[in-house]
Amino acid sequence: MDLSDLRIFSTVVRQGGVTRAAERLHRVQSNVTTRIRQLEEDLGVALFIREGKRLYLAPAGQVLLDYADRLLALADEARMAVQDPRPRGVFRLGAMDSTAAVRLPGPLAEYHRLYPDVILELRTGNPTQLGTAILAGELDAALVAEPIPDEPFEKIFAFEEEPVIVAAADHPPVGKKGVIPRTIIAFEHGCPHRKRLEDWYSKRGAMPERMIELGSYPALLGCVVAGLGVALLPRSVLSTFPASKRLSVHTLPRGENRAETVLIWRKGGSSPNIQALQ
Amino acid sequence: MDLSDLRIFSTVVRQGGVTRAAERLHRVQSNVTTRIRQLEEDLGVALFIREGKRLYLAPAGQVLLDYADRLLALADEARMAVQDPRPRGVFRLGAMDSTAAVRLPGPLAEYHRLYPDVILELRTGNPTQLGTAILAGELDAALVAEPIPDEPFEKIFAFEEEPVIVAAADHPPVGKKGVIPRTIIAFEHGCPHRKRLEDWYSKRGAMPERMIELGSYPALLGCVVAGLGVALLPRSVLSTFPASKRLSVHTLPRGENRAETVLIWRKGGSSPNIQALQ
DNA sequence: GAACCGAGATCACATAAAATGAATAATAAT
DNA sequence: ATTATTATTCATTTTATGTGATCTCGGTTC
Repeated sequence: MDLSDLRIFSTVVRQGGVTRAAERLHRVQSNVTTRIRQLEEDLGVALFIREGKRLYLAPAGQVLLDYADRLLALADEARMAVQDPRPRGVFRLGAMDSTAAVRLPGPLAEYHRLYPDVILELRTGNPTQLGTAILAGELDAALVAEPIPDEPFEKIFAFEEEPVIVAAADHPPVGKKGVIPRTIIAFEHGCPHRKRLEDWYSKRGAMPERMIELGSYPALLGCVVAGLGVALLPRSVLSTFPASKRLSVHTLPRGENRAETVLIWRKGGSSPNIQALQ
Repeated sequence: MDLSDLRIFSTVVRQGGVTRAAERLHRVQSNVTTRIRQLEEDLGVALFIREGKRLYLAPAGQVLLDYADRLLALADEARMAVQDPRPRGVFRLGAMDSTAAVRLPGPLAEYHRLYPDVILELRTGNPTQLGTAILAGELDAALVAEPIPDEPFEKIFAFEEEPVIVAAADHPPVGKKGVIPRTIIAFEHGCPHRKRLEDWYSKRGAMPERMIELGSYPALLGCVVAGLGVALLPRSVLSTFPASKRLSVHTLPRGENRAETVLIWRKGGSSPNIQALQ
C-alpha cells in the first residue's frame, strides 16, 4: 500500500468506476483494475463489491477511503511544507547569557509576532558549548562572540558590543599604571569576555591574584558593587542593572573596545527560520 | 514521493546513516542512497547536508521527518482499521417510521453503548425508498417489512409485527360483514401497511370511498380517534400512543395477522457494523 | 605521512513492478 | 437481438527498483 495505490483507489471511488478513473489518472483501464486488485490482495480485504460490470464500495472500502483522503491530503501538505520558504516548525536558537538578556528580548518578540507558527527555543551557553550543540544537531543557530572557528559554520554580523571594565564606584581608575585589582570576577568558564579581561591584564604585565566565577550577571555586578573585584562585560548589560551609579565604568582603548556578536549556523544549513531572524 | 520513500528517509534519519538504514531495511546501501537522492530531486529540496562522509539533517529534512512519521503512522492505522473486524466509522441505517419509533430506540441505545466509536445515522422511509438508497450506496442497511425483492439483497429476520386495524372507540366492529368504513387513513405512499389494508378490503369486495394520507403516526392516530376513518398499523405502535383507550383495535384473522420486519443490506456488503446489529 | 578503515556516491547490470493494448466477458439500454 | 458500456484477463513493453563492484572522501592508526 503506497500513496499511488491510494490515489488510484480514491479516484475510482470518486469517479464511480475504473474507466473514468483511468481517464482522469491518464492511465489505462487495465492498469487501474490491476492496481485495485493488488491493493485488495495486499490488504487482504475486498474494497469493492463486484456486481457484474459495476463496482460498489464495500464496507472496508469505506474505511479505507477515509484514510486514503487523509493520507493524500497530508502528503500534499508535506510537499508544500518542505518547499515552502516561510519559517515554520521549531527554531532552536542558542545565545550567550549577555546577549540573551539584553539584545534578544526585542527581536525575539518581533520574530514571534511575525511568525507565530514557529516554536522558539532558546538555550544559553558559552560560544564553545553553542558551537558544539550546532554541530551535534541540537541547535539550529546561535549568537556568539567573535572569534569563532570558520570551518563548519556560516556566520553573519548581528550586534556590536563595547566591552568595558566595571569596578566599584570608589575603585581607583582601572587604566592607571600600577593599579592592579586583587580579584577578577568572571562569568563562568568559556565566556569570551573573561578571556579578554585576562588578556588585557597580562598585556600589562600583571595578573590579579584571585578569580571568582559566577553564573549570572546580576550576581556578578552585585559582587563588583560590593568591591570584591573588577569585571569585564558588554556595556549594554549595564543598562539592565538598576544600581549602575554605584559602579565605575572604564572604557578600553581603541582596538580593544569592540566585540562583534555574530549569528552562526552549520555550513549549508541555512533555513527559512534562520533567514527570518537576520 | 510515496510511503516507501518516506520509510527509507525516516530510517536514514533515525539510524543516523545510509549504511545502517540499509541494513535495517534489508536493502543494499546504494539503493538507499539512490532513493534518498530521488526523493530530494522529486521534492526539489536538499533533505541532508553532506559534509564529507557524514549526513546531517537539513532544515527541509526536519520538516519532512515530521510529516513522514505522521504519514507512516496513519498508513499503519489505515491498514489496521481496514482489517479490523470491529464496528467503526459511520453506520447509515434506514428504517420505516413505525420501526424507528417503536422498535429501534432500545437496540440503538445498546448498539451505541457497545460501540461508542460508531457514528449512527438513521433515515426513515418506506421499503422502496430504503431499498433504492441501499443500492445507491446511501445506506448501509435498512429495516423493512416483507416482502422485499430477493435479488440484490441479503436479509435476516429482525422483528415480528402484528398488523391491526384501528378505528374510533365507537366504530362498529370492523370485521363484521357490510361494515365498510367511508375513509381509510394511510401512512404516506409506499407504506406496506397501507397495501395490506387495501388488500384486506378489496378481498371483502368493497373499497372505502376516500383516502387520507398522513406523514406521522401520531397525526394518523389522532384522525382515527376523531372518527375520520380506519387505519392499519402494527400493534406495537399503539403502545406509544397515550390516548389508546379512545381507539378500538380489531385483530386480523390468522394468516393476515403477521408481518415480518427484516434487516437487509446489499448482497456481499455485510460489514462489522451490520453484523454487530444482529 | 602512509596505510587503512568506515561511510557515502556512482555505475553497469539484473530483476521486479507497473503500464500498455488488445481480447474477452458481463451487463444495461435500445 | 443488437449495441454500447464497463470491468477483467493476458501477453508484451517500459519503467522503476534493487544489486554488487568500484570509487572517493574524511578521519584514524601506526
